[in-house]
Amino acid sequence: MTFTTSRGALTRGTLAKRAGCHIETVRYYEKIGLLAPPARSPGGHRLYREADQRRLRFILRGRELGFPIEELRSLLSMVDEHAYTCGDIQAMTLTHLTSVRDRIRDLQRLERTLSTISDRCTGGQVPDCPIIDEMLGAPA
Amino acid sequence: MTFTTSRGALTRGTLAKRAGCHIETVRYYEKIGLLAPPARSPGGHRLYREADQRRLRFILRGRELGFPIEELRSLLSMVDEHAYTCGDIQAMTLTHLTSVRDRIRDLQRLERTLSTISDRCTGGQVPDCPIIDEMLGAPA
DNA sequence: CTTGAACCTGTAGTCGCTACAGATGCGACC
DNA sequence: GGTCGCATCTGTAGCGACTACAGGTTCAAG
Repeated sequence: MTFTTSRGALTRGTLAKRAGCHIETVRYYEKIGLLAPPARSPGGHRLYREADQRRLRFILRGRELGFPIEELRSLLSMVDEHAYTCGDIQAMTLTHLTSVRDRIRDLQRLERTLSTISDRCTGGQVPDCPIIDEMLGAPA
Repeated sequence: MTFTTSRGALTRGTLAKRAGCHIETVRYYEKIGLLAPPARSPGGHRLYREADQRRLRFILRGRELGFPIEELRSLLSMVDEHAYTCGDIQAMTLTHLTSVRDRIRDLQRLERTLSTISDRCTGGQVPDCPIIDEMLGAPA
C-alpha cells in the first residue's frame, strides 16, 4: 500500500490518485508553475502536503469547468492573495459560459447537418452515397 | 491579379483562396499525404489543376463536417478507388455523429453547472464568491 | 538484502494547423 | 532588360493540455 510517508507526506502517485488526475499531470502543473515545487525526500522524490492536494483539486475542478490553464493561473493568484471580488469571478465565468454556449451551438449545427445527410443514405451495398456526393459537390 | 498561369495552372495562394483555406494548409495537406505533390514551375513553385481544387474542397468540407484527418484519408482512398458502399460511409458518419452528440451532452452539462454556480453570485465588490467556494470545496 | 513498484529526469508525441525566418521566383511595369 | 514588390520556397517552432517513453535511481515491504 502506498499512502503517506512517515511524516504524513504524500508521494506524487498518491497525490495524483487522491486528487484524481494522471501522475504526469502533477509534474506538468509544477513545470508550468501552477503547483509550487514541493519538498523532496533525501533521494529526490517529491513530498506533498494536504495543502498541495487542495490546490491540485482546485485546479482540476477548474479544468472540469472548462477554464483554460491561463485563467486558472489568474484565479489561483487572486485566491492566493485574497484579491478578488465576486463580480470579477462572475465576469470571468460568464465570459467562459458564453464561449461554451457558442461551442454548443456550433456542434448542434454540425449535428443537424450530419443527421440530415446520413438520413438521405440508403445504406447497404449501394455503390453511391449522398454523403460523398455532398462532399464532392455543393454544400448541404 | 493572381489567377492562373499561362496553361491554366493555379498557384498555391490562388488554390487556397478558391478552396477557402489558409495558404499553409495546402502545404500541410501535401506533407501529410492528403494532397499529391503537384507539378512545379521551372523555379520550383507549385502548380495546381482543377482536380486539386476539387480534392481540396472535399477535404475542407470533410473537416467542416468534423471528420478527423485520418478518417478523411480513408474516405479519400475509398473514393479514389471507387471502393465504397453507402453503408460503409453511413456507418462512419453515424459513428462520428455519436461522438458529436456526446460532446454536445458534455458541454450542456458544463453549461448547466456554470450557469447554476454563476447564478449564485451576488457580484459586485463582495470579497467572497460562491464560484471560488465551489472550486475550493465540494463539487457542484 | 533482495525485489519490484514507484519514482526521477528530459524529451518527444498527440491534433490540426499557423507563423516565422531567410532565401528565391514571378510577373508587371518602365 | 532591369527593377520592384508580392508570392512563394524551405525547414522548423509554436499553440493547448497533457501523455508516453527511455534509461536510470529510490523506496519500502518481506
